[in-house]
Amino acid sequence: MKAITDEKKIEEILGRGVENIYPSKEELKKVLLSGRVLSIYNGIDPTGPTLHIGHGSTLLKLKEFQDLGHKIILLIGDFTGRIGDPTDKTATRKQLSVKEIKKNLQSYTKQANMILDMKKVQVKFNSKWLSKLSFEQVMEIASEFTLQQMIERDMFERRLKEGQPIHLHEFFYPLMQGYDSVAMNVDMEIGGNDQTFNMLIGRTMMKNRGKEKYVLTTKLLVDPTGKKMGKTEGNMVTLEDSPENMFGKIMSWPDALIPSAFEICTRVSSVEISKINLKNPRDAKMRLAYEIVKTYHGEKKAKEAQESFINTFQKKEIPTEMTEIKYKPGEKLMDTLTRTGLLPSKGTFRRLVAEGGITNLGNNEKIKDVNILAAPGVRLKVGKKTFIKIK
RNA sequence: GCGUCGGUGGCAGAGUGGUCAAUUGCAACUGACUGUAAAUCAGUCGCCCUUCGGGCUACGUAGGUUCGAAUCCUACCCGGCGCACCA
Repeated sequence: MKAITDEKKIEEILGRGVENIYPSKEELKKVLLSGRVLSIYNGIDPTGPTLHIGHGSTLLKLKEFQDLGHKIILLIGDFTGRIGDPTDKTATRKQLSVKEIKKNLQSYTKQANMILDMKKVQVKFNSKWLSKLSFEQVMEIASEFTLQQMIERDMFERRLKEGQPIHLHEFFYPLMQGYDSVAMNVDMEIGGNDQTFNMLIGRTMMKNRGKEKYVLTTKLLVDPTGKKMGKTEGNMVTLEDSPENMFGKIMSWPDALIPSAFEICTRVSSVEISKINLKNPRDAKMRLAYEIVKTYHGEKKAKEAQESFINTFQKKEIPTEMTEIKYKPGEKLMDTLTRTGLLPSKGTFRRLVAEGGITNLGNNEKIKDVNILAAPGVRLKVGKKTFIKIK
């Protein structure tokens, strides 16, 4: 079986949303044009079962290669994740149980399936080979690199300068990741630009064994000032978000993000993109949100999400669908909301009431009485984006 | 091993006997405003009690001193940095 060798397509794939290609774009292009089927992998850190939009853009890139007919491998870094990072105090070194891994895998697969054809994707776990290495083998691998090569990495260099601790085992992360390439004998790796160092370690290791490994790094979603669209920004879009949530979160992105988001997170053609009027950020962003939601949830859901956004936030209408919670006779509203976990504590409820954050949608009046009883059929707006109905 | 500094709320990081549920920043939440769930401004931000106010639990762990401890003492656990050692 041969891969598709449409030069125009390949050119597009190697350009869009791509930060860098090693050893070079030309080299990779040559191989792709030969029609040889490549095995291409992407590693996922299994710290949480949720993929975000950053993973999504890598998945999009993988999908393009999959469509060309190449073999895609998703590697779950269960071993790497299991070791834990002692510098991260919150990360307790809990060993993921088989059950947890299974559960996470299911959720990963489901999310990745939004983009990739998972039937054709091979899923692998790096514990399979990493946990079997002997100390001797580890030493051999370690001897392939020098301290100087390791501390070349910005992060290490900075911490060294600042007198921050660097744990020895941290040097092994790149090595482990690099060894993944060797163990799977892949032809190529695709990953975010922030993974360049690790991916190149793998390339070196492959080269030491007489094989070239191509590395393609994808652009990260950043605004023009270079600020990373990270979790700290609060509006991290995850692939598990409902279409409505996804749409809303994208609408709250800074306007400056729009052009790069179009390139990285959607596959709207560049001709189309150039037609979009950036002078009107609202409409441009509406389009962006629509396109992204469509990418993951399909056209129908995207339309619905857009309508719901317009109605709820632009026209300030009440959404048709809201969370329903069960009514218990004689119960105070305060207790109903905390019992169902919608609010963390009664203090929070009191605060919200004091701040005018809870509205009875029936008469459109803010609830003022902390001790008000819950009543069946009542519809409430709690905060700015939660709508609930008591049943 | 020696020396030294430290372990505080989701994170960062003040506080060094009562005025501390703990300054400040970030994050989060609410309100106003807005094309937006953005930005900005204002407020909130341990748990429980209906509010003023009160109660409870918290500042690595366990004890102790004191009318009173995040703050002092003792022991222990964990960590940073420097020195010594170094195949």
